[in-house]
Amino acid sequence: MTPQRPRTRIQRRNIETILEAALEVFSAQGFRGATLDQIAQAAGLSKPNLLYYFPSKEAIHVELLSGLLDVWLAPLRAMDPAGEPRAEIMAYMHRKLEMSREMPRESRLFANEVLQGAPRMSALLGSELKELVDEKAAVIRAWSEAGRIAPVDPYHLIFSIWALTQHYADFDVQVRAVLGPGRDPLDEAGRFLDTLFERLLAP
Amino acid sequence: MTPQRPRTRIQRRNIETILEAALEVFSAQGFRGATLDQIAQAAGLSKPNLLYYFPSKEAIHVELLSGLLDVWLAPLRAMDPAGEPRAEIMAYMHRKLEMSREMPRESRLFANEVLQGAPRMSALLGSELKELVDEKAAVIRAWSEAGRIAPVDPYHLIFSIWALTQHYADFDVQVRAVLGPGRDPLDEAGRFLDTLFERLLAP
DNA sequence: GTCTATACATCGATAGAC
DNA sequence: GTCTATCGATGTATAGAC
Repeated sequence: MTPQRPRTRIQRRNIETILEAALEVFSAQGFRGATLDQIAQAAGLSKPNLLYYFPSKEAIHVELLSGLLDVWLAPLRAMDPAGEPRAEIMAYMHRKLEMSREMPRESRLFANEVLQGAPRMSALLGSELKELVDEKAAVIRAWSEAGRIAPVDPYHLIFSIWALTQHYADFDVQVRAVLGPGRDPLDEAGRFLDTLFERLLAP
Repeated sequence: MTPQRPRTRIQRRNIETILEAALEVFSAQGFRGATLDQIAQAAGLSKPNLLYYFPSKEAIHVELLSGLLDVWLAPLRAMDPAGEPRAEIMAYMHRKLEMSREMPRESRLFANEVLQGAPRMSALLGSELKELVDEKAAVIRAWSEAGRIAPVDPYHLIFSIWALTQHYADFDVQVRAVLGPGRDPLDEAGRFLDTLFERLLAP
């Protein structure tokens, strides 16, 4: 575990530096593909120094993942049951798309983890994640049954928002290879997904 | 490279066995995460015996990827410009969804590779893949301009089919964690995606 | 707190007997 | 063709000086 209450400013700053470097390397190489040497170099620290702040490579990875879950779920948490249904869902989609633009490394970190069976996160998926999705799915179902949006399976609606937005971060290389240079995939995606969800949800 | 023309039946069978085992391990662990020991055990062969049939670990991985590309693109290739537009697109989507059910390991093998920048596949993405998508995007654009389907960006329509169908293979753990036991995610997805693409494409 | 040096394990690949 | 044994490289983690 990370020291719970870093005393000095230097400690806080070093831990931040290490986590930033680890995000860079883990997201690009996966857990096994990443090495402490790479992380140390990216952080501008020595390898033993990394292990002064964290007990192991795995501890760095776990710290990254767990620290990220709240950030990752914030857009869904912010969906307001009292708001206008279509606007709320569209806003949620756009917040997720914005995260694919602003936090592609975090998206790939999660994708790597889930793709390999979530060995360090499956507990959180079945508890914290499931509970939040259950709650928001109930909200969407109510909107749907009230006729304020078209009838739609709320769980798969949420999955579709995840899949469609995260795709542009996780498969960035493929998207750019197909579209060719000189385009802004995320910008185009914003317009496309506006259309898609408008047509899907219009009552 | 694999021996181009395996002489004996034993050679062919062993190569098949190795590739099957390698698919199992690479798709679950990624390239760096997989070890020759794991592949050898899964194949029921010794580690040096693997390297009798393939010159290196990387050669096995490359062979898997290149052998798979044709299979992977077949559903898109089969989209018929002379067919009924909406039926063709829906059929393509369902073929892709069927591949997420029947070939989840292949899906994850690709996802692992692309997620990490496609170090062993970027050439193919910019050539073979791009050319096929360009061709089919032109077909969809023509359908759209003729008013036979609703106006839609053809490239992002194809991306959306990839994202939505592959999500159920690549993020299977997450989907099941959220839905809970006793459900058939792929079956539910089939119905949801029918609805989604019907509403998106209806002229 | 941070470094150099190094212990110890794992992994890809090879040598050589059969 | 297939095995056991092993080399050499790499990677995580630790020891100990400063």
